[in-house]
Amino acid sequence: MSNIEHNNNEALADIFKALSNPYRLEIFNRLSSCNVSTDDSSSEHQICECVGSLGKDLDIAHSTVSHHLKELKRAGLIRMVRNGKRTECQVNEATLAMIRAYFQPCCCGKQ
Amino acid sequence: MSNIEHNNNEALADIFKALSNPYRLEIFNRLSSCNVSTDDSSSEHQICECVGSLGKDLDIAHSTVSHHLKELKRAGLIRMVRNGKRTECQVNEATLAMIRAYFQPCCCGKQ
DNA sequence: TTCAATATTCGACATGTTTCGAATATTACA
DNA sequence: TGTAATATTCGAAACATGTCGAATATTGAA
Repeated sequence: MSNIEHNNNEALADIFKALSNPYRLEIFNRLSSCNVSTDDSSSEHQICECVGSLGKDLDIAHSTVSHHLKELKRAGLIRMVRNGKRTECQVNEATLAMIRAYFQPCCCGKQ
Repeated sequence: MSNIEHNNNEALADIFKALSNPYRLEIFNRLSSCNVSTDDSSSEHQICECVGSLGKDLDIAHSTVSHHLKELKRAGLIRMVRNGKRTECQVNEATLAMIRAYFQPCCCGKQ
């Protein structure tokens, strides 16, 4: 490990920070599980839920959910698009791929 | 995503928190890259460096390195074993496997 | 235009994290 | 035993984060 250059340390640490809060991780999980399969394999995670539904039953204030989503966005883990009264969120596949690459065992020679 | 039950949310968030500090992530990187290949594939990451060498050139106090290692250990990312004057550290493969599982695309049917 | 639904921003507060240097602990060896 | 090497714990300070409710913003529809 790993396939990733270590000079994105800061960016990676930032991504992990975004996932380090249980509520944020739960929100990310919800977003991850509402993926829609399409023919276009490059966009596994399709549109999703809005800020309100993502925070449902989480027992934190709406403004806090909004804040957490902003953090996930800042780290590059999700995208947010305003659509009418709602803001739709989706997982950013590119970032997910980067994380997976980081955790893959090094393939260059020895394990 | 993902293959992991969402009720280890807390444990996972804790793991990500441990990796969310740039110095800690760098220490973990160093530990990850000093793996030794053996016949026993279950222990990819072998013994490693001690607290002192892991913190080399990091420009933080020795006590801070010690603290960061304790955090990595607390999250289950590394193991620490006292060996004489030194404390040897190694990556905990089981936790690494758990993280990889979390980030794998869901294998049940559709992508 | 006014209202309701949804989302974001703001200020404040409590709590948690990072960091240091000093003090203490552990160990091997002269 | 005493000393040097290495590591850990402690207390304090600075800084960052999570949270809330109120205020504000944005939008669609009556």
